[in-house]
Amino acid sequence: MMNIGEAAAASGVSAKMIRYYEETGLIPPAGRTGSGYRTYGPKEVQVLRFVRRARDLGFPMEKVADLLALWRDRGRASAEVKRLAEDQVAVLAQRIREMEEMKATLEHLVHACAGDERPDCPILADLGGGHCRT
Amino acid sequence: MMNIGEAAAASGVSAKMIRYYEETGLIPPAGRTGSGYRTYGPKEVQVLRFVRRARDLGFPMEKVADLLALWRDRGRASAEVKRLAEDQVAVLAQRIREMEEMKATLEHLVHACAGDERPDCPILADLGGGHCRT
DNA sequence: GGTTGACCTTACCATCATGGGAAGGTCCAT
DNA sequence: ATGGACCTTCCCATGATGGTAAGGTCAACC
Repeated sequence: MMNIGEAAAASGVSAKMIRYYEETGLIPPAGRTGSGYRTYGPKEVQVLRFVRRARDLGFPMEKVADLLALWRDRGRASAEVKRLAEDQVAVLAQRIREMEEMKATLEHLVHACAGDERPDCPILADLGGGHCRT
Repeated sequence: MMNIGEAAAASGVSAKMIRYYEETGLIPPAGRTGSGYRTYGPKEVQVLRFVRRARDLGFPMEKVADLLALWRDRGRASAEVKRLAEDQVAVLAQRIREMEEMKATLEHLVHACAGDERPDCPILADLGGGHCRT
């Protein structure tokens, strides 16, 4: 049995976050010693690592909860898990697209900017420009 | 002179955000009518549109403030603007890289998952697995 | 002149996931 | 027994946005 600091080190989840996950119900309340310290065993650490890994893949906490529930459900259909993962792929793809677009626009502007000591700057011109109605 | 609702419509920045930008000092306090309504002219709307556009390119508010300062400074060197833009391109590129990596990992897992009614699922196996000590 | 509805004001709360810190209790090794 | 490293709870902050509630104002219409 480890206390929260060791569990944090073993799982890669900060002690702060472990408490938060417990508070929000993502994970069940940890056991406690007589003096109130939380205790964790290998199973709990594995759960924490699961959460960590899912977060690393960009799943929001709500989806992590869904994944955890499926993980615990031995009668799950893998199709459900796959759907969650596919949804997440779509979310990521969308975000990537948006950022690619921002990046392309910015690169275009950067390319057009002399970048010297003169004040003329197509980047500022673009930001301030567009069309203004009085 | 327009009130905040019209300025919001004209700039694409919500009234809520206009007040917030003013409160945080990103933009100077708007003029007021005798009864306390904020008033905006074409110049203010242009500033708001500048902010909107910069935010659309992913600049955090702090950088938007820097850009605004340069915009107002007629003696600026375009090199400074360019540097801000290049930094932002780098930030975007980094984020894109991270998300591409997540996406690639997930796609790999999705590909390996049968997605049927059976419980066996490489996605969950990966999340829970790695190396677990029981 | 009065009513109505659309607008404005401030002030507070919520998000999402995380970190920071204070004030106080516990554990262990010296 | 003392010190330092740990734990506990509680509150605050982030960044940018939305929501809501209580109350004031304006303009149009009858």
